Amino acid sequence: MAETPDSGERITEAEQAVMEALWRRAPLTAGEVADEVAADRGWTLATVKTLLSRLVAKQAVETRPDGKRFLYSPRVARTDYAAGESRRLVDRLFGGSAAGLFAHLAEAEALSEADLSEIETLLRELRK
Amino acid sequence: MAETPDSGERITEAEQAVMEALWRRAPLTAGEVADEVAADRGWTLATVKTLLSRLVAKQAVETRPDGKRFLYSPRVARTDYAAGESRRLVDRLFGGSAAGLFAHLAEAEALSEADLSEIETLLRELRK
DNA sequence: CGTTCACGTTTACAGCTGTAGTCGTTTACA
DNA sequence: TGTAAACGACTACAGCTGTAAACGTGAACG
Repeated sequence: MAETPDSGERITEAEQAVMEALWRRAPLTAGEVADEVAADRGWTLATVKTLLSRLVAKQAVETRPDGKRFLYSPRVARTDYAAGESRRLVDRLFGGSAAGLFAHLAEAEALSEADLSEIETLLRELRK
Repeated sequence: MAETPDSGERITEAEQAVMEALWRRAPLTAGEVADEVAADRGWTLATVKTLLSRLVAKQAVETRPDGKRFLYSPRVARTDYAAGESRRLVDRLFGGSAAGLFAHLAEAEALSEADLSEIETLLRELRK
């Protein structure tokens, strides 16, 4: 069925932090990305630059020249990334059944009242 | 609040395959574990033994001597492992909101009709 | 014009992960 | 009693990941 819409390798956790910045707002220069993430994670600019390079290499981010430097933008939508990761988890842990995951969260009391209401609403929505 | 019920490091994907065997049936000898998993993954006995050692080191598996060899058993319940992984995903991708994950799966049409019915039932159950 | 700054590129390196081989010891069989 | 099989412990090693420094180059400023 020619699945795998992700055209490359997986995004690691450190890389995701960089992606989050770009998903919030893009395009950004390397320096701007660093301003967004380096502080929280205790990273130097050098680290951010490495992560950006790796993301470009694995085609998760694309660059556009802007004078002597680059502007970086995500090439994968956050939604797609989240979908992929969610599916992986569901496959790995619940035999591919999303209901399995849901049941699990419910049982572990990992669902707040707010979660439940929200899900209820969504469910009605879907059933319309 | 002293969370982190997992008393150690994270279980990797290869290690999880070994855990699955032990979750299915335990205690098992190293050889038995290998019989369960080596084939599917294309592993040798040596690989399985390494993974078991690492799991023991990270206290995810415990051993009991049985004559000259060991019997291996899980120390973490599959349920707890799944709960931890699920929570990690929800935190990392949906700001801690399980409803966010649910909404996402729904939107991505990753939910089958069966999933929906099942979730509906669970929801009614929870609301009783 | 020289020098500093901002960038992208290249190199570094330790720890983790996947995958396995080797070694020393115990044991069961011949 | 020697010897092969089974086993746990130790060692190996390449690739990935986190984290960063060094290098080269063009630009801006003095």
